[in-house]
Amino acid sequence: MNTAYLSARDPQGYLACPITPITPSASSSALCKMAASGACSVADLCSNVRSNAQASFRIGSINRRTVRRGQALYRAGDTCVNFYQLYAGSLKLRMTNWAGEEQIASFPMPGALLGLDGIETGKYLCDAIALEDARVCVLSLSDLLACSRSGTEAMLQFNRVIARETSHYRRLLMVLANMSSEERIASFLLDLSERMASNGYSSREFILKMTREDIAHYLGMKIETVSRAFTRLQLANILDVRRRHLSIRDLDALKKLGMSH
Amino acid sequence: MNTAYLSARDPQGYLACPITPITPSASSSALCKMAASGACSVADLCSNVRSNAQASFRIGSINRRTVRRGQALYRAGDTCVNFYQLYAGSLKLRMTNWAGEEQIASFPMPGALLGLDGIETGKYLCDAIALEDARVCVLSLSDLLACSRSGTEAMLQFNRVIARETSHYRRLLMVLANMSSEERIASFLLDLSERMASNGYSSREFILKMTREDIAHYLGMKIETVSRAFTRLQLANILDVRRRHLSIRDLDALKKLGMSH
DNA sequence: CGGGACATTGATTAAGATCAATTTAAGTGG
DNA sequence: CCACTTAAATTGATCTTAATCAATGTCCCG
Repeated sequence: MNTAYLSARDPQGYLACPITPITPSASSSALCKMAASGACSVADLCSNVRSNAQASFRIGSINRRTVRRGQALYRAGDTCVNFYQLYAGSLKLRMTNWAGEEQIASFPMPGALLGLDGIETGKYLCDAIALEDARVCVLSLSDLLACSRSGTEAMLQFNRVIARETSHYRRLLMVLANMSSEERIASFLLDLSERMASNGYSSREFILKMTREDIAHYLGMKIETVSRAFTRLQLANILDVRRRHLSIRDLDALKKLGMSH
Repeated sequence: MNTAYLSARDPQGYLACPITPITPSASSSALCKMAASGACSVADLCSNVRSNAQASFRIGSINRRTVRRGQALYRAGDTCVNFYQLYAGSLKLRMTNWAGEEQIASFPMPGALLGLDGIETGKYLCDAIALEDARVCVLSLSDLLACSRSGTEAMLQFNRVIARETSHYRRLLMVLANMSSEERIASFLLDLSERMASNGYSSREFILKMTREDIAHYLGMKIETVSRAFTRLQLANILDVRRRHLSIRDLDALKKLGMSH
C-alpha cells in the first residue's frame, strides 16, 4: 500500500488515499452516482436538468467527456454552450491578464460545476485545465435553461450555484488581503482537506495535484515562498510534506493558522 | 464653484463634480430615470421586473428607500428578502471575519444591484453601509422570481448580473495577487474614474467618498501605505490629491500603472 | 476655539521577492 | 535497465517593499 503513495500513477490520482471512496447508494436508478453519494454540490440542479431533458426526449443518456491531464476542458474566449459537472479528477481554473501573468481562480474537485465563468459574457473567461485525467458530465446551456424555465426551484438552485462561486472568491480575497504566507498555505490546505473528505477520501493524507507554481498563482505568492512556507510548517510538526505527498500531523495547529487568525 | 469642491457638503456628494449628470431622456413614462439615461447596469432586468409586477397588480409604484450616510441598507445575517437598485449615492460592501478583521468587497455606485450576497444562503453575507446619503429602489425577491419565472430573458439577465459580480471579485483577486501598492491604487482609481464617467460625472476630478481605511481594506494594504502611495503618485505628477478631493493629471501614466503592468 | 476623526510623515523592522545555485525525481531513449 | 535530460522543488544570500510603531498635522464640526 505504501508503494501506492509513492508511485501514484493512477489516472484518477486517488489511489494514494488510504480510505475508499463513498460507494453509491443502492438507488441505481439515479442518473448520477455522485448525486447518490451526496458528494455533489449541484446534485439537485443536475438531476432536475436531466429529468427535465429526458422528459422532453432531448437526451437519452448522460453525455460524458474525458479530459486528459494537461488538456483544457475549455479555454478563455470559447463560446459558452455547456456547463460541466465534474465527477472524477481535478482541474485548475486559470485566468491570464494581457500582461501574461496568470492567476489561478480555483481548483475544482468532484462535485463542482464548471463553466460558470462563461455566463456573464457568453464566452468563458478562464482556461479550465485538467491537473489529472478528469471526467465530466456535460450539461448543455439549453437544457439548463429549459429546466430553469420549467421550474422555479431549478432556477433558484442555479442562481445559488453561481452565488456560491462568488462566495469562494470573496473568501479568497480575504485570504490574500489579510493573511501571511504561512497562513495562506494553511488556509489552502484546510480547504483541500475538507473537500477531499467531502469526496470520501482521507482528509489527513493526500496528493497535491497541482504544482508549487499553481499554488503560488492561486495564493498570490512566489513559488519560493510557497516552498519555504511548507518547510516551516513541516519544521513546526504541523505537516509532513514531501514533493506532492502531503499529510497533516497537527490539524488543530493548522486550523489555528488557517482559519484567518 | 471652487468652494463647492472644498466644502462638499452636499448629501449626494457630487456637487464637486464639474460636469452635470446626464439628464434623463424625454420618455417620462419610463419607470426609472437611470434606465432612461443608460447609466443603469441592470436596466433591462429592472424594468422587466417592474412591468411584470405592475402587470400582475402587485405593485402600484416604485418602492424607494433612503439610507443616511453611515447607516446600513442591510447587515450581514439579515434575511435576504429584497434586492436594491442603487440610483443615488454610494456604499461600501463590508465583510467581517470572526477575528474582527474587515474586508471591503466593493464600493457600489449608482446603477449597481445590491443584495446579491444574500442569494447563496438566504442571508446577506456583507454589511452594506452608505458612504453618503443614498437612494435605492427596492426590488422584492418575490417580484424578481415571479418575473424570472415568466420570462427566460429576465432569468438570464439575473444570472448575468450575479455572474458580473463574480467577475468583479476575480479581477480584484488579480489586483491583490499581482500588483504593488502603487499599482493597486492606480487600478482602484481607474475603476472609480470609469464608473464616475458612466454615471455622467467627470472622470478626471471627483471626491473620494471612502476613507483611506476603507481603501486599505479594499486593496489589502495598510492605511499608511495607501497614504504614501497617493503621495508618490502626486509627486510623480500623475495625481492631485488633497484629502478626499482627487484629480487625475496624467491619465495615460495612471493607466500604465493600473492596467496590471 | 477646541475636540476628535482622519490623514500624513518619519524611522525602523519584518516579510516576502528576487537572484542564483543545487537537489530531487520522473520520464526518455539508447 | 541505466545514463541522460528535463521539470519541479528546495535552499541560501541579498534586496525591496510594505508593515509597524510613533508622532504630528489638518480639517470638520460642535
